[in-house]
Amino acid sequence: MTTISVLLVDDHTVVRSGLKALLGTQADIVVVGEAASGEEALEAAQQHSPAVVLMDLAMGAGMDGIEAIKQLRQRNPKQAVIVFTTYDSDADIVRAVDAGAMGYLLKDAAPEEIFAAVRGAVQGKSVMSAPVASRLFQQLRNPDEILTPREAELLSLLTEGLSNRDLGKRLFISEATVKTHLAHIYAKLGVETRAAAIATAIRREGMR
Amino acid sequence: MTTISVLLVDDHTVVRSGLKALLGTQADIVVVGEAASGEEALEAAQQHSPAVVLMDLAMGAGMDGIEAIKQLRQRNPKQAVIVFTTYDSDADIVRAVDAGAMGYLLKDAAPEEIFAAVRGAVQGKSVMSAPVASRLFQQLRNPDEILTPREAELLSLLTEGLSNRDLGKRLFISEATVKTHLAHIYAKLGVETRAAAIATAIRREGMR
DNA sequence: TGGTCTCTCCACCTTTTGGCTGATACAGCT
DNA sequence: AGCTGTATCAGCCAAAAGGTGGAGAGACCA
Repeated sequence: MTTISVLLVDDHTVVRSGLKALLGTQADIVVVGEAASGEEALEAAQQHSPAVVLMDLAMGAGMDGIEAIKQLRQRNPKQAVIVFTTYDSDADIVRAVDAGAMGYLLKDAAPEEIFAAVRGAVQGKSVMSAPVASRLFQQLRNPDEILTPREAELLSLLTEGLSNRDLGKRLFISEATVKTHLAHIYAKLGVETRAAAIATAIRREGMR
Repeated sequence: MTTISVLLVDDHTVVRSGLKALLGTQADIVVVGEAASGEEALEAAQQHSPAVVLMDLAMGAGMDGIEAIKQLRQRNPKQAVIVFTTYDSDADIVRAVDAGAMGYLLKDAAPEEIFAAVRGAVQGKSVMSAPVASRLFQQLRNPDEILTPREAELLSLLTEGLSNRDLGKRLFISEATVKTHLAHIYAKLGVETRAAAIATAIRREGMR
């Protein structure tokens, strides 16, 4: 029997312990490393060459989960990464899948679901929690309403309350471009003002 | 040596496993039960009479954490309850302390902090994570930052994405008055734009 | 190769918002 | 009777945001 090596990435100690305890009950799964940030994850992946990386998207400081996924996949395109996070935000799902995530699990997933996702990932299958799948499905059914990765990025910064100027600075684009993106976002969300966009975004996305 | 019995309440299986694994390393702490919802927590507390209840505030369905704390304390006023949650929302902290929580830990707390909180709780000491403590402190120090009822009403409508004009119509006041209220709200929240106010409002009230 | 997306940028104009400095009225408290 | 806090309203001006219409570069795909 082949054992599947797993790297855990999460800034919460208890979540790592929990996953370790849970995965430890499976004979064919071995946790070979842990990391508390994106940077640590890259190092640990290099060192342990895990078959699967189980990663939280929200990391307290430094590199965020999406960026970590991108870099992991860049260094090793075959690297299987499963997102394991608390919220099923539309934007996060799209960006994670875009960055190369093989699966998307919510933290309240049943243990069996987690095991299945890990085993599936090494075979190239992608597994996602039911709520996540339904959101993705909805997005596929309504292609007009999908935000592009860039738009999603902008929307996420928008919900922090930044001005157009600040958005431009943060994304290294001109204010004109910011306005263009915003106009597209408003159209897709069916709103007219940034206030409504923020409200819609936050209520629609995982933050409840 | 007296052992401290603990009941874990969290709708995330992995978090329960993690806490169990972590607490299991301590000779004087024993996990006597687990619950995935407020309702289960009440049952389990009755059955096991734990010295300490470690509880997540955000429970997927049914009774929420705050309500569960209230009921636990109502049935047994000596029941020690520690909140163990992901976010340090102002509103949640106040409500939890109000409901009778002995401590307030964030999920990224160090293991030692968790052990100390459990041991402290049985002695009637309250322990909270540093960010939580500083927020509580700020609230006590800055009574100026409390919004008046009218301002709160306006802020709540603001988070729906309404324009000044619409806010006026909805509240039967002139646009000028709306602007006055908004200026006061911005000052109290420490922001400059309505976008930031909306973001702050929603995040402060725990919806993240 | 041509079409479609996405991301980037620009100019012009209107509407909205925010900052500032006022004012009146009412309620509750001392 | 004064003081404080709250809620209401006004005008003026500068800054920010939104609407319109356009355009070029690069990626991807049929």
